[in-house]
Amino acid sequence: MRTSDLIGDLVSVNHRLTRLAAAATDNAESPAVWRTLSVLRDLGPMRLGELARVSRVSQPTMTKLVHALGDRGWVRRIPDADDARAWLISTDPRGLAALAAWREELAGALAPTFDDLDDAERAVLAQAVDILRSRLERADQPARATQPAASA
Amino acid sequence: MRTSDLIGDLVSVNHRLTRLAAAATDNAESPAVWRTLSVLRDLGPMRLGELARVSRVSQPTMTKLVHALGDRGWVRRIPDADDARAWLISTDPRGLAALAAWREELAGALAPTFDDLDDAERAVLAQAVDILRSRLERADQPARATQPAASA
DNA sequence: AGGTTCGCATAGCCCAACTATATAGCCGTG
DNA sequence: CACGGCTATATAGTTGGGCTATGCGAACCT
Repeated sequence: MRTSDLIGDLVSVNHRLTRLAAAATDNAESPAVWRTLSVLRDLGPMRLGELARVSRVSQPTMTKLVHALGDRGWVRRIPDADDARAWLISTDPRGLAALAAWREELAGALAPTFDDLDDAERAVLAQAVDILRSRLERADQPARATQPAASA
Repeated sequence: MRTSDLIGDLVSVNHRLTRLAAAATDNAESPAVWRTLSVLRDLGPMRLGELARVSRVSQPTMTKLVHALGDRGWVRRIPDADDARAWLISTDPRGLAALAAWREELAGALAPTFDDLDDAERAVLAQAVDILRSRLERADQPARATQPAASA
């Protein structure tokens, strides 16, 4: 299979899975909330602008998101001691708890669709997640401009 | 790994991939357009309401989408001979061409991220797509109420 | 010290998604 | 065969995430 067809199929099935996930929970929260919390959980505290680049949204969008998350107590905005303009954004334990709860709810809602996976299929999906994650993180590197990649 | 964690990771990485895809092309079209065309291409012509259920959007949302697609000549609205209220929605060759062009553009934009996949990784991703597709289609069955599943 | 660049905030827009409701055609029943 | 109820799509109006353009203050660099 050509790589370009694979990418097309991947993104298409992705969009359908996204809709299924959105429809499966009557949850009021948006993907943006969980995406942001996941990024912070996986990559640690970072500045607002960097968070925007890694999340692939514009800086104003991230400003709104972080404010909304801060109002709910799900993230903390820590003044950057080195730069009075900047903030470090960090998860709050309540945010991580909310994220975990959402994952549980989602898994429960999608269980009827996926609970007949056998071990081999689970392994394939887990590997696919790892592959995608590695490529996404590499694609994030240019966005995390703080530490320039040490060219070997 | 617990299935619920797997599902959470899958959806999370999904959301990040969606953002990457959205940011990668300066494309003006929305995911909804390509999702709808993909469904019609894969499953064939169907009524508007059924298309809405399979696409996991509300019927009014699909009405707007189909009108927009019809205006661009990307789908055809065929009066249902059996029911004057209903339409059969079908892809137009121009819609399929647009879909193919988008897939090419997307693949080109994401190539830098994915062109170092080796054969084993490509195979894993292709299998993952198949697994997800099969489960999504099974989840669609209740939505395609027209032909009741022939219980063996 | 002054101009430029950088980091975040604000303003205003667009569009996809939703709910609620309207319109119109089918269908069964007395 | 008229009428009530259901079904299929359309319309109205709202919400909310995303964007671009721009403002404002802090940092940086001559």
